[in-house]
Amino acid sequence: MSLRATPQYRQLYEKLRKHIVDGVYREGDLLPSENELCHLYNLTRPTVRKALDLLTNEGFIKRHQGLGSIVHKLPKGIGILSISGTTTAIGRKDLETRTIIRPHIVPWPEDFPFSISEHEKEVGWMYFTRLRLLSGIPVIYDITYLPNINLPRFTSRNLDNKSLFDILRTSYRIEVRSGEQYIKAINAPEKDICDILGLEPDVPVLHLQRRLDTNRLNFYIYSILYCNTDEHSLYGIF
Amino acid sequence: MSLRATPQYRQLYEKLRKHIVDGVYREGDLLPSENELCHLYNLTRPTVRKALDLLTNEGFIKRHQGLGSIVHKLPKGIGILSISGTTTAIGRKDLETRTIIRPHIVPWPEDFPFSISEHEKEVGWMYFTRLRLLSGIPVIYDITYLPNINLPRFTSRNLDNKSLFDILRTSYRIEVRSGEQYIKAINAPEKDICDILGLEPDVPVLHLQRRLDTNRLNFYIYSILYCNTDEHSLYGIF
DNA sequence: CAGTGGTCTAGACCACAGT
DNA sequence: CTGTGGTCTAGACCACTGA
Repeated sequence: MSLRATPQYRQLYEKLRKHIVDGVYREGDLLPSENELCHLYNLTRPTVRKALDLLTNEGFIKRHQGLGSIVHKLPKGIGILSISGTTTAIGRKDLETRTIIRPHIVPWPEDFPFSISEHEKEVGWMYFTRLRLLSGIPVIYDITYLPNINLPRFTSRNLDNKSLFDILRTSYRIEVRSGEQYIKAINAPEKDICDILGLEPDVPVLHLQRRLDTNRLNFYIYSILYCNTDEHSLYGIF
Repeated sequence: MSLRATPQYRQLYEKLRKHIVDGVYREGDLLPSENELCHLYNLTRPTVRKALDLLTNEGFIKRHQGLGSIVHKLPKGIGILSISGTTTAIGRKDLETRTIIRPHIVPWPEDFPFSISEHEKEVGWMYFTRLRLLSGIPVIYDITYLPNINLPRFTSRNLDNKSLFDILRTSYRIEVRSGEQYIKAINAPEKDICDILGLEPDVPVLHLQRRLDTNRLNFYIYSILYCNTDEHSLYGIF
């Protein structure tokens, strides 16, 4: 079973992204032109462009015909509306994750906006919850459902301060590729969740229900998030 | 001054998208393969793939290696988190727009998360507000700021039930291409906005602050949205 | 004007799904 | 196995920007 190599456009994307996040290229700077990047990294233009497409879609650069690719200001909020996992609060070194409820098996929850397959219903669900803190302040409470299939030793893993996506990718070769979500504002949720988030009663919170698609056919990850947006807005790009 | 033709991949994207929305291709159906599409529309594969990329990014299809492109279920919420304007509530024929405050000139509002340029500060802002209703029920209150520049006769235009984006594109050649937004949950906003949205006091609402990028350099559109998500969640893809 | 990004072609080879 | 989508090459011409 051979692992497919990381595509070249993806590698270039990650290099450039790192340079931007690390400040090698700063806000307002022009990136090297596409032709320059071709020579620098020994790639052809379509490949370079595909890397730049990714950077554009994620909001790291803006391209202008006749001018070049300009590095965009890094976002100030929490980048939760896009892919790459909740843990990606760009530029935040003070993001902490604590496991509140360790993985165990549960039945499918009612009143969820996504319909599930028979197969998913049969195997049951791995359930766990985590709390995200920014500078020590609880910000997001994160409830996750994974299909209970083919994930040896998962229940004994430590999810604190680790990206779930990284664990899935490196240990189980599951890559999260895209997803969809429903967002609404609610008044403070159940008492226990309020307590965990340190909320007064009747504080408005964001409520997200999401389904994540993976590279495995019919393997979806579902999650529910409660976000205290009093101090930190969620940030998204489109 | 010649208009640039709509690119072929964009034309194909719109055709396929229409077929999906109209039900020619239904949920779960396989789209014609990329090679078939090449022959059907007399295009090469990279062009066809670029159209499919758009459909994928907007969530209309999922592609599976070795299998094909599968039509995705159409979303049930309001498609406001992605581009194409608020008016694009896919599949909703009962979306109505009413202008509440007609366009006029105002100074820049304080406490906005985006910084503006000197030029923007000088020319001032076109300001107007609109209400979006779904089946007659107010759902979104939409406050818009446009730079007050180069838009002849804009103040006298009727914005009811029309896409602002369409007007900008057809009358002024301004195309909205991307954007960013900050989202938070708040308790009911100012009394007048509550009245417009028909809200009880202390109802939680979604509060969005967005900046939209256009094809004109340094021409941005800013807007603030208040959404009653009691009945309709916002929907997003990533 | 030269250089930039935007579009497009006509191929090639690969990994994966279903038969 | 065949056909699918995923990646990549090596060119071409265009529209736009700034000097």
